[in-house]
Formats: sequence, structure tokens, C-alpha cells
Amino acid sequence: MRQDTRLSRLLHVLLHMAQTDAPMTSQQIAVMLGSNAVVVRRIMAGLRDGGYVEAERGHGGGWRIIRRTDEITVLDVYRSLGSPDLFAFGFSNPKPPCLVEQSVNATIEDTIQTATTSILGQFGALRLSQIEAEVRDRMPPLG
Amino acid sequence: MRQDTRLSRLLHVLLHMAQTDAPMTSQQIAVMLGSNAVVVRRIMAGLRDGGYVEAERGHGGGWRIIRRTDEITVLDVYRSLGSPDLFAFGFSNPKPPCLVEQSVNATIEDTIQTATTSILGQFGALRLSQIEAEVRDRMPPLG
DNA sequence: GGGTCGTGTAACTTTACCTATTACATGACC
DNA sequence: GGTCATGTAATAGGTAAAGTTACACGACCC
Repeated sequence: MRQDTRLSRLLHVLLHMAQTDAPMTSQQIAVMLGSNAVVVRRIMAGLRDGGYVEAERGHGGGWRIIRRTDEITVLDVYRSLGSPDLFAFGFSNPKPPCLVEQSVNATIEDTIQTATTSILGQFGALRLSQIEAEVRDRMPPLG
Repeated sequence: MRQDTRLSRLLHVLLHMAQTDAPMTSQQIAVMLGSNAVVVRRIMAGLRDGGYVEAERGHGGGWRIIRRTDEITVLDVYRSLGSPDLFAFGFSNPKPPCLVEQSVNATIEDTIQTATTSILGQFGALRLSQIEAEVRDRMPPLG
């Protein structure tokens, strides 16, 4: 199954936007992501509606981050995407008449529930500023 | 993203097979799952190769479970499917030159790693017999 | 041994969803 | 007014599971 890469793309974009004051155009971002300007605008729409970024049109326009990186968590970004499915597996029939299938569903559901709590908990605890700090760790020393 | 329902289907089938001595044909199973006999044979192939079920051809043939339900874990069934991806999200470029993207990937990877451990741990601890017990809990009392 | 029933598999189609592309309207600046 | 940029609809592409068709192989029954 093809994976949804929007979350990691958005994080990538936001961190770059945080590094500069100048607005970035969708086209610039698209090149950075190896993607397409329209795709970029599409996935940025949620962040704009969530109040994390701003878009200006015309000459000198583009996208700008309008919150500090310690005010945005990975969970915020995930929610801006509309909280897409986290898991690649699930069950076909949500309300089966068969008791056996009900139990199987309950079992899978329980696992998914536990893992969801774990993942969203991690996302919620992770601020963009922490990823920024990790970037600095990866930077080779200057001079 | 469409979800992979093979795991829950296999569990469902195995538990029904454990309830009877007579072999079940792919067609019977397909009706049970609201699916197709060829699809059933396809997803059962891994269980057969893993030594959990046996298939006999011809008159009176079909699928039979050849292990006790307390000898099979959900993890075994999952592995029989070839350990498919658990998560619907991921990153596009596994080895990006960009330091920022590297950090984002590491962050996502860390979350996925933690959640994978949690999920596979739960799968490994869950025997089919435990799901059977849950089915009994759901049964209305007799008489 | 021919007929029927069942698995085993290959090949193709369908389905669903993210991704990519095209096209065009709208707004902002020079 | 022209150009640059976002906003969005409409359409095509890519991928993987699910569904379908077709047929070979093997086992049982008469």
C-alpha cells in the first residue's frame, strides 16, 4: 500500500519556512519537495485554515509561518491534514452479525486504539522546535 | 487510503475452522467473508506454508486447521501474510541530502518504531484461544 | 476412466486514495 | 495592463489490495 507522505512533507516545509523571513512560493517549496506547486497549495491549505501559516498573493507573495516553532506540535500538523488514517490495516465490516468476527474486530480495534494513543501522544509532545534542535545536532561544526 | 483487511479476515477464518473438524472449502469461506474463493486461497497460502493449515483437494477436500488455537498467535498470522506495512504514513525519500528532511524522517521513524514494537508485542502476546474466549463471552446464555 | 469437486496460480480488471498535471479565476504589486 | 502568486476544480497517473476469469492439477466417486 502506498504511504501517505503529507505529514513528513508539511513538517519539512514548516521547518524551512521557520528559517527565513521571506515568504516562500509554492513553486519553490515544490522544487524542495520534488513535488508540484498545486500539490503544495493543497496540503498547505489545512495549515492556513489552522492559523499556522499565511499565504500572500502577487509579487513578493508566498507562504510564511506565523507561529513560533515551539507553539506548533506535530499533532497540530497532523490534524491540519484532517487526521488521516494512521494504520494500513483494519477490518472490512464494522458491524458484523457474526460473533466471531465481532471478537476479531474488537481485538484489532483494541490494538489500534492503544497504538493510536501512543502515536498521537508522541505527536502531541513533539514541538517543531525540538526537530529544529535535532537539525542543529546534525550540522557539521562551522569553520 | 484503502486498508488491508487480510489480517482480520484470516483470524476470522481460522477461528471458524477451529470450531469444526470437517474441512471448509474456499467457496464456503468466501461466502462467510463476503469475498471470493480465489482471494481466499491467496490469503490462505501463507498460512499453509507456515504449517498452520492444510488444504486437501478433490471430493470432501478443503481447508483444515492443524494447530491448536493456543499455539497460534496473531503475530504468526500477521507474519504469514508477509509482514505487510502497519502504517499508512511515512516519508517519501529514505535518504535525503537535506538535513532538515533527515531530522523529520528520524522523528517519524522513531514514532513508527515505537508503535511497531507496541503493536507486534500485542500481536505476539495474543493467542487465537484468547479471541475464542472472547467469543464465548459474547454468546448469549443457552436455554 | 470419465465426471465432478476442490486446490493452485497466472492474468486481468476493479477500486480507492494519494500524487501529479492542466486549466483558469482571483488578487496584489510594479 | 502585465506579471506573479495563490485558490480550486477537473483530470490523469501510480500503487496495492480485492475481485474476476481461466485453466492446470489432483482426488474421489460412479
